Amino acid sequence: MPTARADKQRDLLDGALRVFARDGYSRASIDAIAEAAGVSTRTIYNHYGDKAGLFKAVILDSATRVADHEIALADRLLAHIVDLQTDLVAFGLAWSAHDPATADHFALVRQIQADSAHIDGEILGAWQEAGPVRVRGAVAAHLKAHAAAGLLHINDENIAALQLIQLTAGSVMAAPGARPERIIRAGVDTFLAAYQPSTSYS
Amino acid sequence: MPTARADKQRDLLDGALRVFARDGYSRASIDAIAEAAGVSTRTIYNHYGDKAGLFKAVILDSATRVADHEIALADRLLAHIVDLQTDLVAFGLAWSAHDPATADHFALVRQIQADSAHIDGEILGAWQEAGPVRVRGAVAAHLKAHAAAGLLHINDENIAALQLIQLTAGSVMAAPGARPERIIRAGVDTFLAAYQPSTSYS
DNA sequence: CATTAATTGCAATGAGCGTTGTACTTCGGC
DNA sequence: GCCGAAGTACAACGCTCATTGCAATTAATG
Repeated sequence: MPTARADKQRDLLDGALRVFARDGYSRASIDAIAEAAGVSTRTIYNHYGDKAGLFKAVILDSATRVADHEIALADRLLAHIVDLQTDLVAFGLAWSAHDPATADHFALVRQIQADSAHIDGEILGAWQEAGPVRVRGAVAAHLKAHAAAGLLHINDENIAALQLIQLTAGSVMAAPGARPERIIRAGVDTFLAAYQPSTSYS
Repeated sequence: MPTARADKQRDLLDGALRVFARDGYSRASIDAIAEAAGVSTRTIYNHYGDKAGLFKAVILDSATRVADHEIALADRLLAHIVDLQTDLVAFGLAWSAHDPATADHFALVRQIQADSAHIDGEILGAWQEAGPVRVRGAVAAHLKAHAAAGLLHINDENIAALQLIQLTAGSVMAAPGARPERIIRAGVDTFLAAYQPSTSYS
């Protein structure tokens, strides 16, 4: 039995991601997606039934892949700490340096958040679990380990992870125009002021 | 010369905001907006020329009104500090407690961010200036005043304002499902650990 | 090479929607 | 009560687009 020819499936998900990310669900046309992916429109319907089915598949696929990428990043940069400030800044910079590959994903995330009133709740939940929650958990695990080693004073590692992300990548996204490095350094300083034992005791 | 009948204009902007916020520019139909606003479709074209013109008007109107509201909030809650922690938590809670009136606005903001590739750059700039930048400036001014009074140790009040907002309202939005009060208290604690003189010296 | 599943091209259908023209109605100020 | 501006109702045009059916074609596997 012939398996999927070449990697039409991969091409389709990639092209659909690009178009959905730029245009949103409503504006994105099946024709535009088919052309961007180098696939016939009929193939889309054969595989995913309708536009909504394709959208769902794109969301889950992209969220899973990017989360894997980010977790790998955290494992690489946060596993062995030499200097907390230096390493956290490096992590924040890598996180914020959306290579073009992940740029489409984050544009899709904005589309999802804007369109959430029209997206099935189960899909939203599955996306949160496959993406943001999983990543936050991975960062939280690293922070907890360093807390156990005495590098940090942490009550709730999940909140600490959330705050670290908000102070770095979150702040960079909220203030377009400002230089990311400046924002991230300031964010790490604030984070360490709150959580580094030698500086603060909460 | 007969002035605008009753307040069709106000009704139109309000109804259009509601529909644009829920459905986004592309999904929102002129018919739906007309019905939501209690106005005929023809009136819309008479006033704003086309859909894009109406959208632009809605963005600027809503951004200006909500920014005014938030600046008033900051003036009321941040002008006279009794206890820093208590007052900042109250401010964060009020900020995050999107009354239904401002809820539509923030949904519209998400639509704008998602659709920014299709919105005229000048409109985006005008919106940033009329809304977020102005509000951040107001918060920064309050923080600077309290720094001058010795309540806070701040290098760059604009970054401090950005961080305060990210640690409270920003974190609440990033982690739906968690209880806002818990997130905000933790955010204020982190902020104060970094900026309160008795705790940290940066 | 033969088989078989995957893929494609194409035409057609039907719905939704932005936009306009026109004639009609309603209101507020004089 | 009159007038002009503001608002309305309605029909029509043209375009985009999701979706489907069908016949033809391709390519991997045996």
